[in-house]
Amino acid sequence: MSGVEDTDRAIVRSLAEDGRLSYTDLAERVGLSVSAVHQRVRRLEQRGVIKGYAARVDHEALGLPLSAFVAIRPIGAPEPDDAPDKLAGFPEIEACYSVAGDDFYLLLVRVAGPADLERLLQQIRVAANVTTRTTVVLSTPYEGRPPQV
Amino acid sequence: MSGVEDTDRAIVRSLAEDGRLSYTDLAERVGLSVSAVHQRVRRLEQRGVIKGYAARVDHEALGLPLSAFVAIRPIGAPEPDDAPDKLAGFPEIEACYSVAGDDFYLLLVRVAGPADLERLLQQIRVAANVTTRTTVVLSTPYEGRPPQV
DNA sequence: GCTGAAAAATGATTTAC
DNA sequence: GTAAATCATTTTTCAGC
Repeated sequence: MSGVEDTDRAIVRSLAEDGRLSYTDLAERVGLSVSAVHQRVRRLEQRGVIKGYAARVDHEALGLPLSAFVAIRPIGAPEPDDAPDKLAGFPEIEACYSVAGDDFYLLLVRVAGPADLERLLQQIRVAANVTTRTTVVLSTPYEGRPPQV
Repeated sequence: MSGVEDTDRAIVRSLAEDGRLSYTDLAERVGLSVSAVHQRVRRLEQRGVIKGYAARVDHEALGLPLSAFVAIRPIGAPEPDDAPDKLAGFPEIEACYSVAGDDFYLLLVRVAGPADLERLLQQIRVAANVTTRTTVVLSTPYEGRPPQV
């Protein structure tokens, strides 16, 4: 049981693919009237199933061609852990995942080049009192694909 | 030089935060007329700086509460490498990054639970002839934040 | 919860400056 | 790039089933 019914799933999937679909097009795709789709979308937004809408951007074109995953773990004894809060101020950090395994968090960062990455890593280490292990992204075959229906 | 000028950056950032902003609101934010913003957005879309729009979804609510990073590397001699193509058919795989380091690719996957993860990993190994090393996501402090302006 | 239709708002295009 | 006018669509609301 997932709490989201089939038609709603189809709606969510369509909007995950194209967040600017009109209600007319949506209605056509899922086989409902515009009004019905509209109120379903509103409920999905209210329930938080749809958390918002975002433009998908080309980071290269924006001058941020270098992406990297940064695994972090605390130095010495693990204190009360608020690394995400301490790092939230860095706009280079696109995502922060708390993970199982050797590391505590996995960050996805976007920077202009190696020099910026070096500087960012130093700042992260200081700000959160952690060590870092960085995996550079060479290319991105695909990203942000819509979730399974 | 990034090829994207300051006002355009502001536009892209605003749309990355809220992909459904009206041109009126956008114009207000960046201090331009509606017409000017409108044609800038169109150019940004045409140039591919804005690659599209997507709804941000709550994977838990959709019945996919388990996320994981799956690092893969080929078994034995690295043949002509088309793992991304071979894996593109799995809807559980949200993203595929080609990475530097010990592993060849890093996948982000979303599944319903451990059993599905196990099955997916087996399928990935067979489909792409790779070994996998999986890092389970425990929680997501933040994700998909807008890029730096 | 769905439909259908009217009203309000926004999008898209054009013109002139 | 601004401002204004226009027309097409879309969004939003509402009565009724």
